[in-house]
Amino acid sequence: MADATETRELSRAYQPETVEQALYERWLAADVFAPDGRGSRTDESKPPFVVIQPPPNITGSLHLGHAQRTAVEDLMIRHARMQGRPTLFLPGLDHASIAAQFVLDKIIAAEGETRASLGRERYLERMRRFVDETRPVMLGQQRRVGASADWGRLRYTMDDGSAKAVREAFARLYRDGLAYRAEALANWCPGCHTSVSDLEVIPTPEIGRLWTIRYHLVDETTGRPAPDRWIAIATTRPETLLGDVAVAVHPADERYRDLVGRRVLLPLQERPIPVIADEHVQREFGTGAVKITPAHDHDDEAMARRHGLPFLDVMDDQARINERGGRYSGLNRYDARQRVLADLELVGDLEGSRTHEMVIGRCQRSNDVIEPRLKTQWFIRTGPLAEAALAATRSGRTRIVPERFEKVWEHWLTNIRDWNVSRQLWWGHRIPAWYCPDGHVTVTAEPGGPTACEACGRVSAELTQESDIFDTWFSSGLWPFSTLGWPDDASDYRRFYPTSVMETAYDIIFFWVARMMMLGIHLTGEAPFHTVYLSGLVRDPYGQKMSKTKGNVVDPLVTIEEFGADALRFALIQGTTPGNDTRLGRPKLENARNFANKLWNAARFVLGARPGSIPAGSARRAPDGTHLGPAERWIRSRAAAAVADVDAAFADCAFGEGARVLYEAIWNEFCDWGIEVAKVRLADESAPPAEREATWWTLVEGLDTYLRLLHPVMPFVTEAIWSAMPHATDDPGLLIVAGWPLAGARDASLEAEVGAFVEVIRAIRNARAEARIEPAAWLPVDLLVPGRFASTFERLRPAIERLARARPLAPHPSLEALRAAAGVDGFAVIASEMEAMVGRGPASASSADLDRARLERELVTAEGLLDAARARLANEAFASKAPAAIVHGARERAADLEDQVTRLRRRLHG
RNA sequence: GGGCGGUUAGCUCAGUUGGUCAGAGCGCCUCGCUUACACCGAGGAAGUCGGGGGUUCGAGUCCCUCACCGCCCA
Repeated sequence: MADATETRELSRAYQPETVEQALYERWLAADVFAPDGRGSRTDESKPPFVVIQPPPNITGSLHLGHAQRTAVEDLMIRHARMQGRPTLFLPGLDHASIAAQFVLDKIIAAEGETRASLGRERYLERMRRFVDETRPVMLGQQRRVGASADWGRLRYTMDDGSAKAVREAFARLYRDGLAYRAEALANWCPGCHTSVSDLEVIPTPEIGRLWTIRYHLVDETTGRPAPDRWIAIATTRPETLLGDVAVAVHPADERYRDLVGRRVLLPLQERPIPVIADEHVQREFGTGAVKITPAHDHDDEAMARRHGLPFLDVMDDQARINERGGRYSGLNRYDARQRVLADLELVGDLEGSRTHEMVIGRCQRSNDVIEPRLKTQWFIRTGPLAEAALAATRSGRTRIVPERFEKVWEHWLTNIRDWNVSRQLWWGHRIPAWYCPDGHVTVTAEPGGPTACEACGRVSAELTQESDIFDTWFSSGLWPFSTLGWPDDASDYRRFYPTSVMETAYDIIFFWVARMMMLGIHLTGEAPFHTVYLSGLVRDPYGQKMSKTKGNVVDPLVTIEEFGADALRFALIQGTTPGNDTRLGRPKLENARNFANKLWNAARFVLGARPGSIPAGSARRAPDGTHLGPAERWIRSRAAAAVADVDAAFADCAFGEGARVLYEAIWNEFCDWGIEVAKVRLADESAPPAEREATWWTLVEGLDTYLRLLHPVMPFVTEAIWSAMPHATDDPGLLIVAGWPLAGARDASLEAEVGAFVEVIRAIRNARAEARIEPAAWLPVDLLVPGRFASTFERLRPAIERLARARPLAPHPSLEALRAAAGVDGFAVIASEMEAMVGRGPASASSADLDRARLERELVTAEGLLDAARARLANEAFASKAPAAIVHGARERAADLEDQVTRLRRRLHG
């Protein structure tokens, strides 16, 4: 009855959908996610382990990339939790101002509204409603993936705590001289109606045109253009000539030397501008003379500042020509270009044009061509902040995984430019700066704003707050500490900061990681995390980056429905390496699902194989050491090896390797050999009950170890199985808070011994298959068992019989004895340390020719290996220079091969 | 223009500090429903680790160089 209960609990195939959500509810109910949760079993003497989750944008649903993020973070968290460390996995959401506005604008467009038609207040209200809709979707997805996050500490970049941190951070930066307001060329996106940072401008190669335009020299006596004297300038943007303030040539350019210092008349505008010389002009570009439009070009801006030239903004926020453009006013950039070109043609000043390969900056979000425009913006002075961030990685206080990204990091931070944090958007944190009618600036972290102007004392009613909001990454940059209660002296902040590992994708190392480091170090005095773990990107099966526009985005929930959350997690972790992209397709998911099923069924077997002498529901016991056979000791030794290997892999952030080790250990060792060998002993009614009990407890122990090791990767199936297992009285009720295994002792000689039997079993199976022996047929086998294997052989004999389908199985102490005992009509199986003669049964369809061919192939292989081994040893330099252990190993290997070759030859040639 | 990554079985990818490392999954071929599992079991074929050069007793593993693909920065 008890057996029936246990097996009925576990269905024939693992069905994740029947257990996952219930298990998640159990974890929640047990309150084990929070470090201070009711069910947590943390050891307060151990250092906390903290992962602040990269907050996904609230713009919609999560994709497989997020799932991988979560899987890796949750793996680290579960591992640390099982180690007993106080563990905090803090989840969050990001308001993503520009991305969210982009999405919402599309939604309200479908409703027949626009941002302008709604107005700021109603628009923001609509946004909050939108967020209310997406939030539960996104959190639900994370739960289904199995994130063991502390939901009670969930934070949102627009919540009050974050707002306070943003104000405080900005006020401190301002106070420290690291935030300043300046009129400068900003990257203006006419589509988004805001400026964006340098990082959000995507350089895009395009084929454009290069036009050559004549700028006539001014005849200084008449003030009129000289009809026959001009400078031909080359430009890709003729329409910007309306904002030209100079023509520049290289000082060493012979062609123009005499013209420097003179004036030319701007075509169409009849405005005189100077010809200047500047070393930054590329003589080989176009005609060697360029127009200078400082308000619409970054290079020109720099030149204008060097030469003290004025700035002439000729566009408006829609990138239309403004009133300064005279008759071109109101035209958009491209129409204006056509009109300007036509007019130039008309007056004969358009000399020519040709196609031109160039790089155009486009908006990361809207893909519009970015228009550099003169704007008054708030900037963060990054120089000193970047220095500090670099110092942290250089000193090793913060480690980047994989290491190679440190070069990228170094390069970016050493060439960093000041960060424009002003955004002309509505959705986000408003910059806490107030201006008085006299132009004084007051910055304060006070939620109600300043009471008076800092400079002139005008009362608050006369002050107006900055209408711009912050770049989203500004609030994100405070995330590792704003989530913990900073700037208050919060207990979480004291306890959990600095955090442990920041896991994120490498594509936002500058956007986010660098800014967290810069702001974190400056504001808190400490680097916000000790490790930066950079994941690769998840791509589709064809290697394409997943994107909504391509339509190849996969909802994790769809994958989970089909394969289970564990399979998804395993597939996303196994075979991946930090910083390298990975393709995810059906084969990997199927393999991962199969693995979960394999484990499930192994557990079904183990739980169903309990010897009758052990009462159902017995508390978990360690196997009785005096009744352990070689198989049991082998299982324990291999489990110990797995613990050590997984520990090493996880310690090195090599999670893919850890998953691989577990797959191999569970499937190819524990299931294929451990269980198969144990089966025989368990089924042997004649064996003493104590032996069968020891075997069973060994399987239980092995399974328990593997469940614990695998839990961080596949939390659901392991928890489900574990709950059906016998437990020690002091076990917690849930695997999620069970202890991480300690690596037990290995037994190398035992492993080698069992390994030799495994090898000979394989060799016999191979020979049988090649000889076309019916798999089910039992054949007599005479086996050479050297003396040192004799006692192990006796204890493994029933298992060897079964696994090799060998019956009767007769051991012989020497080759001679084997030859004498075995008939001549059998076929030989020659392994490295053992040898067998397999008799031909009546059902055998084998032929002597087949056997001979097989042995000859083996001989060729062995001889090849032997030659290589000998050649290596024959090299005197090898013997003298290589480490003794290597040389010794090589000698042994050569000796084994020699022995094997000899036996093969003798067999073949008499 | 600078930098980084990739190039390992038909496909997708692992290979920590150079010494059984030539691996895995999928696919393929041959068998098999042996009472945990056909989401399975047994066996098998398959790669001169992109080309060339070098260092070393020994190199997918370090150095140089070339080629192609991808990414980042300017």
